[in-house]
Amino acid sequence: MNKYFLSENNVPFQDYFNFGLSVDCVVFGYVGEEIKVLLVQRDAEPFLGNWALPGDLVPLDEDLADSASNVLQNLTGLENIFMEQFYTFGAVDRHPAGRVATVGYYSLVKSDNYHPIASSWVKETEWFSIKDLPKLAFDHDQILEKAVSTLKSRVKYRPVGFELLPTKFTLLELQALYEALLDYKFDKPNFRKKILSMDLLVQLDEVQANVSHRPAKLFQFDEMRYIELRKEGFAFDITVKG
Amino acid sequence: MNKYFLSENNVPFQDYFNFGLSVDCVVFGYVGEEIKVLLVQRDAEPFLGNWALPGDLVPLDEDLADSASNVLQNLTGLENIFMEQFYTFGAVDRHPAGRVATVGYYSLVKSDNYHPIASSWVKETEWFSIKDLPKLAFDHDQILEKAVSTLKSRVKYRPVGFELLPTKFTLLELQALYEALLDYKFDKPNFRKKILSMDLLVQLDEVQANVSHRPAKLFQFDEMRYIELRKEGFAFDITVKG
DNA sequence: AAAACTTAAAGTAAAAAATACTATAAGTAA
DNA sequence: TTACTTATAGTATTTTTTACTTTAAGTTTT
Repeated sequence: MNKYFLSENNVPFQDYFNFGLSVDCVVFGYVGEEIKVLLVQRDAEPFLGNWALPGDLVPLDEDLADSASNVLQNLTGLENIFMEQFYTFGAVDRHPAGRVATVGYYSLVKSDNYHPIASSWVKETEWFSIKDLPKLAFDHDQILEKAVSTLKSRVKYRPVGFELLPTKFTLLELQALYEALLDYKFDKPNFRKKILSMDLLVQLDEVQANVSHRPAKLFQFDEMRYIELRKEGFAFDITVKG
Repeated sequence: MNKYFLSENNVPFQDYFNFGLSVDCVVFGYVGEEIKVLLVQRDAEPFLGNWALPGDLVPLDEDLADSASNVLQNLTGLENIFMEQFYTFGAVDRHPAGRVATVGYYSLVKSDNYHPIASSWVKETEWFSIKDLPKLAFDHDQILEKAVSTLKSRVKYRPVGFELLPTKFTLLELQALYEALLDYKFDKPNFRKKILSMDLLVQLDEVQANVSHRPAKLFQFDEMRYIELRKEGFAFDITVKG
């Protein structure tokens, strides 16, 4: 603590330094044409047995962003996952243990290489459809709701949706994802035209396997190309009318 | 503090409760066809004499959002100002007095009814063009940069720009504002057509005064109408190509 | 092996929106 | 009254979006 500091009302700064800071992660996945979120069942008081968002207090010597990825790694075993901060919640009484502000992060994970593992204070982990959620611990309902609305709006203007699909995907899979995210039915030929005209996908020399019909070509998102195009002023947009 | 709580590593939770939480406000205004930001000159250590964003530590018994508007009111005397959270900064060493995470809010104020007053620890307040900024205290450069980019992207999809204009404005004033915000030149008749077709403005029985040419009609933003239209699925959009 | 079926993928025509530009109206100033 | 400035209306062209049709390429059934 530093001798310089007195607050406006001459209260020593120490009196202000009793916050806890936590991180809560909203991990989205896409399974069976549904948007899912990963919840954990608490194995500790309070809210013992309740479902909650994976999250934890930030240690004093850890950067906020590092803490976010550490929490995610501890709970999922995965690294280098897309994570983005979306909102900070700071109501006085949101945590029974004291004054805790929490920073919300959302992550998007590819269902094909995701294997959740439960950490010490977590009894179980489970994917829930965002259309059928249990009552959550703390103010996590609110946090999750904000995460969902943030995702739904960001997905229109940034190609974040690709993070939810396996690396290789068909155009119809991409369409189904965006339909689930935006709650809107696209016309198949037009969706294809729009996406391909953006020039963000690489067509692979590979087609779907084990399908009982003409197999679709597989595509891959070209991140380098996206970065390139952004520099030239390109803006990803799949806004829908109505 | 609560007996329940032990962290994952059996460190008592108390050891985590030594954060300070602060709020920093990026107050945008629009003066002389330029986007301005309100900075304050520090009258306290550290960074004494440096320009900084208006901000303060959050008291333990005050909600985060309340704290944001209180800070703004203390520094500007204004209430009921548009305020929106945009990002939280939590690097370990961002504050010399200890571990302080700060939540960034931006505000948009109408230049016609804004009169800044300096509070106790502030020597002076001044509007700076966002194109000509001094070096700021702490990590406020970063915070301000993030606020600017957030504003520039939100302004495309939400009618927040109207908050920067006086209540009554001409269409050309609105156009000049959006040109400053988006760094893009609009065609006058087309901009007018686009805005009016959104049906968000009320035309007043009043025209510009004291101009040495044909005076333009004055308009007003119809917030109720906007809320109504949103329910019907309307999405504000003034994206520009390129 | 042919026919039926399913989905992929390409094409096309109409409608709507964005863009570029022109013309006219309504005020002020000389 | 004339020149000048800016507001505002109008129009024609281009581009994009939308809705729909056709063809292609595979699998399954008989």
